[in-house]
This record gives sequence, structure tokens and C-alpha cells, in this order.
Amino acid sequence: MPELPEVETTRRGISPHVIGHRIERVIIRQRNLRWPISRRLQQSLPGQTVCCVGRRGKYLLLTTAAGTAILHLGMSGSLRIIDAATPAATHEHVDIVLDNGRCLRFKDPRRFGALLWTTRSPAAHWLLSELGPEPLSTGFTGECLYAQSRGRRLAIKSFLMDSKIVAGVGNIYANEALFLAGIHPQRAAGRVSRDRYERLAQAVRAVLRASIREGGTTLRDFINGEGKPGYFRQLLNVYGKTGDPCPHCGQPIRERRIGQRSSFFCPTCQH
DNA sequence: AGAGGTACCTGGCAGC
DNA sequence: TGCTGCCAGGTACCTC
Repeated sequence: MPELPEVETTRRGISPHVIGHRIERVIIRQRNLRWPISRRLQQSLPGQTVCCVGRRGKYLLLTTAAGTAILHLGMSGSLRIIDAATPAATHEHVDIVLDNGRCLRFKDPRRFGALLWTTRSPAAHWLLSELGPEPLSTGFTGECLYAQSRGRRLAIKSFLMDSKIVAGVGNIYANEALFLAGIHPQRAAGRVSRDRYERLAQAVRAVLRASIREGGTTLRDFINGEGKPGYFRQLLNVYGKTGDPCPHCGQPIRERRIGQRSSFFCPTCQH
């Protein structure tokens, strides 16, 4: 489900309900996510006040004076703020109960998500320490893409989805950004010019910003902190559009598997 | 070192 | 209607 815009939408949605509130308790119905939720987290969070809800790539960071909860939504995860008394439905694995009678409820049918605890700087955590630049920060440039791609033969789409290269770009937005930049997804990363990488960096920024503005993309079940879907799906150019006319030239959009992921492109506009 | 494949898990859908 | 196989927004880890 969630790529950077969906995680950012979630962050913005939950922040006002969580920041400044004390955590009363943590209810865990299913401990076995991608990694088991630690007893340490369950013991450490109660009594703490959330001072900040941050994001790094697709990771959400709930910061307290005692440490930081690192949360990843995996493929199917969502978070919402609801009344703490609401009975839990299936796959609603964790409640972080707040002092205002509400709770942050984590649902994740496929359990590819994660909830970890660190007492150190989250940036030093092994999950985050290798991440590339934030795509909406000034550290993300066409030049850095160009420099890291020299000599690499893998498909540029797989390169763009590598979190060590840039954080938070998943399958939907990699497809969309490559379309906007006019680059064929299967082109070898090392055979794209500096100028075209500059266009690609701009396209990544543009598509992520536009999606955040629309509250993210809901394909099936993404909801924000208020339980509402995102509307960027209506603005997708190529993702999931096999056979539809290209918005630029009218040629049918093609689909191909690249790196085990469905990829969509216009055979005329992208090369 | 880089590239590619596998595994984790559940649910929805197409096709028979 | 019910079964089977395939697909899905991610990413760590394995092998070649």
C-alpha cells in the first residue's frame, strides 16, 4: 500500500491527535509483524508523551523523551485515530492508547509492517542508517542520481526504487515519475544522461508533491488517519493503465515485469 | 560488488 | 458455488 505520499498523509493526519498526548498503554493483539514487537516497546511507551511525529522515507517516527517508536506500514498497513473503546476488527494488531480516550490503531492484514523501539537517534537505527536522501529535500538532485548510477546495468526503475538511492519511492511513483521524465523503465541506469536525471529528479518531486496534495493514492484499502481514502489515483498517467491511451500521444500503455514488479509505460513517449 | 530471485502473509479476483 | 492460481502499494536476505 503505502509509499511516501501515503505515509506523509498518515503522518499529517495523526499528528494533531497524538502530539502532546500521554500514552496510557499499548495493546498488542498480534505481536508477529515483520519482526516481533518487543516487550521493551510495550514497557517503555506507557507514561511517555509524544513530542513529535516524524517521517523518514516510508518510516513513521513517534518520538518521546524515552525513545522513538519506528513504524512501517508494509504493503497493507494503515493507522487511524479512533475512540479507544471501539472493538477491534480483524488484523487490527496494535492500539496505542492515549490520555484523551482515543487511540492510534494499527491495522495490517499482510503483516509486512513493523513496529520497533529505539532509545538512540532514529537516524542511527539499522533500518534507517542506509537510506538515501529524502526526495523532497534539497539533498535529492539529478546530479546525485547521475553520480550513483555510473556503471550500473540494472533497470532505471529498479534503481529508482532502491531505498539506498532515494528514500520512499515505490512502484506506483517510480512508474509515474519515469513517464513524466520520458524515460523507459527498463533502460540501464548507467545509460541515462545527466540532463535526463535532472528531469527525473524533478518528476519524482512533482509526482510526490501532487500525490500528497491529494491525500495519497488509494488502490484498494489505503486510508488516512481519519479513515478517508486518497484521491491521487484519478491523476495516475500509467500505473494500472495497461491498454489505455497515453495521455500525451494516445498510444496504448504497455505493461511489463521489471524486477518482479509490474511496470507501465508508453512505448512512444518513453525511451 | 552488483544483479536477480525468494520469502514473509492475507485477501481479492479471474478463470475454470 | 467453490476451488486454484495469481496478483498486490515493501524490503531483508539469499545466491550467483
